[in-house]
Amino acid sequence: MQELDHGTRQEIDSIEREVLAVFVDGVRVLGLPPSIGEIYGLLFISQSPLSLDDLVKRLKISKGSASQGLRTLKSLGAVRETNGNGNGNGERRTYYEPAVELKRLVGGFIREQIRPHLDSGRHKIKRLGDLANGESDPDRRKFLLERTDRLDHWIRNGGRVLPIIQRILGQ
Amino acid sequence: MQELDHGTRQEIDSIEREVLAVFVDGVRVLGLPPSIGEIYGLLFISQSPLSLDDLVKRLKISKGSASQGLRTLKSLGAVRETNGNGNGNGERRTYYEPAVELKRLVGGFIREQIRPHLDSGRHKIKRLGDLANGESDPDRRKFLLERTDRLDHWIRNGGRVLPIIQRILGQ
DNA sequence: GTATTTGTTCAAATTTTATTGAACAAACCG
DNA sequence: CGGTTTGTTCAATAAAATTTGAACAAATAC
Repeated sequence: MQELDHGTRQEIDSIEREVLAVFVDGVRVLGLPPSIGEIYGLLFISQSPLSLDDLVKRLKISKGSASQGLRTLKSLGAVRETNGNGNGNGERRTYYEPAVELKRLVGGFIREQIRPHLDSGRHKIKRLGDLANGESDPDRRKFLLERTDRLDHWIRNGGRVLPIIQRILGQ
Repeated sequence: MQELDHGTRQEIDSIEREVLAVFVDGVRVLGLPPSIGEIYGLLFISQSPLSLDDLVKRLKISKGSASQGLRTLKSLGAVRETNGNGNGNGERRTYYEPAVELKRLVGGFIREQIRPHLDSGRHKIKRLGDLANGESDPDRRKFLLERTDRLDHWIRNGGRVLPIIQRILGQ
């Protein structure tokens, strides 16, 4: 029996190749590994959801990579598992489809990759302020407090800008 | 002769160590190497400008690293060369001080690291649209055009948001 | 129950990136 | 001029991140 298209078609055609390249470049800017760009990219140009096994076969990546990549993408809210898995009858494999709303992608990235850094930064900087206060030389202390204060402003401004970005990208 | 403070003090004290750690983490988020975080961090808590040689001695990094790191930081507009080099009389070494205005730092980062990617992305996506138009299957073509169109919107929105970020962070 | 399919985990291997250090160039000095 | 200082470049090395693949677990089928 000839398989219906379910990502089971083996080869990556030239459009697909270009789309993958775009996403590999794209995720690199965000500090994510190439495999994640490939996985998301392939889902993005597939008309039907793909299983982990489809990704392994078509991208020629290991099951381990595909599994970990999907986990990251799920945590970012960039892929969804489909319930209605596409081909109809009793099927226990999980199929994945991409989230394509920019708002959602940006929101997930901010939540998972930016907020945590801002938060931990805030803590470290608070601690820096304490250390600076303990400096005995008054001149040096003044300088250090001025600099830690500046760092604190940076972080605050970063925090302020995020919701605005999200609002703008939410159309 | 006992050297006046010019970064020539050898050791890194505990506050300095913490500040360096903050910056190393910070630049990592931006996709820059640790040495750059250390260099900028040390300049940031130094009360007087430092020379390349000061950075090498105090951070215990190679001259090559320091030179390349400074080049990157200069290109980002994150450090300036000082003319009045601090210690007064005829001195041919170059001294560096950090740019500490968030606006300037963000502006440099956007200009050097973000805009180029957006621009090259725009081109690649334009090309994708052409490829999609060449697709023979009408159903597939419709789908591909829809997706490339979506990519195009993403990039456009990204471009729109940058000046707004800059404006907000410019105080 | 055993066999099979689907997916995860994690140590080892690979690939990529960052750093070193030595050779080189340029500028100044005497 | 030759000697010294300052800084850059880039091939080799070290370090870090990514990917693989095999062992394992969980779920279904028979």
